[in-house]
Amino acid sequence: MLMVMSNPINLLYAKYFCDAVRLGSITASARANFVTQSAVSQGISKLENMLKCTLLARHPNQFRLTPGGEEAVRGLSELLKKADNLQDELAENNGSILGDLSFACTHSFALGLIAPYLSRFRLENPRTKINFQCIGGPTKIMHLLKMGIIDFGIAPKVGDFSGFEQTYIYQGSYGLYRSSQLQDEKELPFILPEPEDTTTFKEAYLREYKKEPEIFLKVGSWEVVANLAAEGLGIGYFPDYVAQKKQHILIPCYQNLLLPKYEICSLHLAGMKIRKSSRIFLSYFQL
DNA sequence: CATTGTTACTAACCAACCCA
DNA sequence: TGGGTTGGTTAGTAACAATG
Repeated sequence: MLMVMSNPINLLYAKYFCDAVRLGSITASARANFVTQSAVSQGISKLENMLKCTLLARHPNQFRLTPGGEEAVRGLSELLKKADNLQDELAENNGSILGDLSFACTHSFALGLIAPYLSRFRLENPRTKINFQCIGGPTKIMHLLKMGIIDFGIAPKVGDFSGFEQTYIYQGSYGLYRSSQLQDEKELPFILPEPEDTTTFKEAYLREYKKEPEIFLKVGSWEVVANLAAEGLGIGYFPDYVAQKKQHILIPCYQNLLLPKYEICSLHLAGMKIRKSSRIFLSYFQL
């Protein structure tokens, strides 16, 4: 017997809802979907009626996700992604391309490395919409992946990535850098990233110079460490790619010390297929 | 403290489409 | 062809934050 769904889920409203959650605002979702704020607000209300569940707790000038909304955004994002993948596959079968490129990476990677890859992608796929988020760290990226808000993430390989498939896309070494304007590096104290593990550096320094390194500051961002080093406040410890952007004002020092390597990987939910646009973008990173 | 801008809501309405 | 449905708009309102 043919079953008729009395309240099928409207994917358009699901997109309004997921975009509102992703962007943190009904108005932003409206802008992203080229409709008025009212259309999004009414669409979400209709979605709530369809699902028989309150998705948003409305407050003056803002909304918050209800527990039901949290669950819904995960399920609906997955649904939208599947619909997107289907569209991808059909497009591929027709010899055309693609789906949105939707990903997130850390601030330092965004500032230091991503531009040429984005530029190449835009050149080769000018009609593909890019949703690129640049955020704090791997934990936030894993959260966005679990919520289905992004297709893949790019993060340094630190901590536990269980539940995610990872592919190494970039590797290099940590280094020590100082301002090219300064003459005597031996007088300068060290600026280290925090809360990162810098014991390898400290041990190497202790072995070489038989004393503890003098630490001037611990700062929560590689970029800030690099900027402070460039200003001549000390010797910064950070990955080589952060220094590349500032190679005219930063020079490597203490190159006799053996410092650890780092690896950057792409991440996506285990068992989930990523879009063709994502595969193309990630193929640019050939180790 | 008044003004202005932003954000979100509801109500009323419109145009396109579908179907009996 | 007229009524129902859908997806949208505009108008009006209210709460809040920033600013002078």
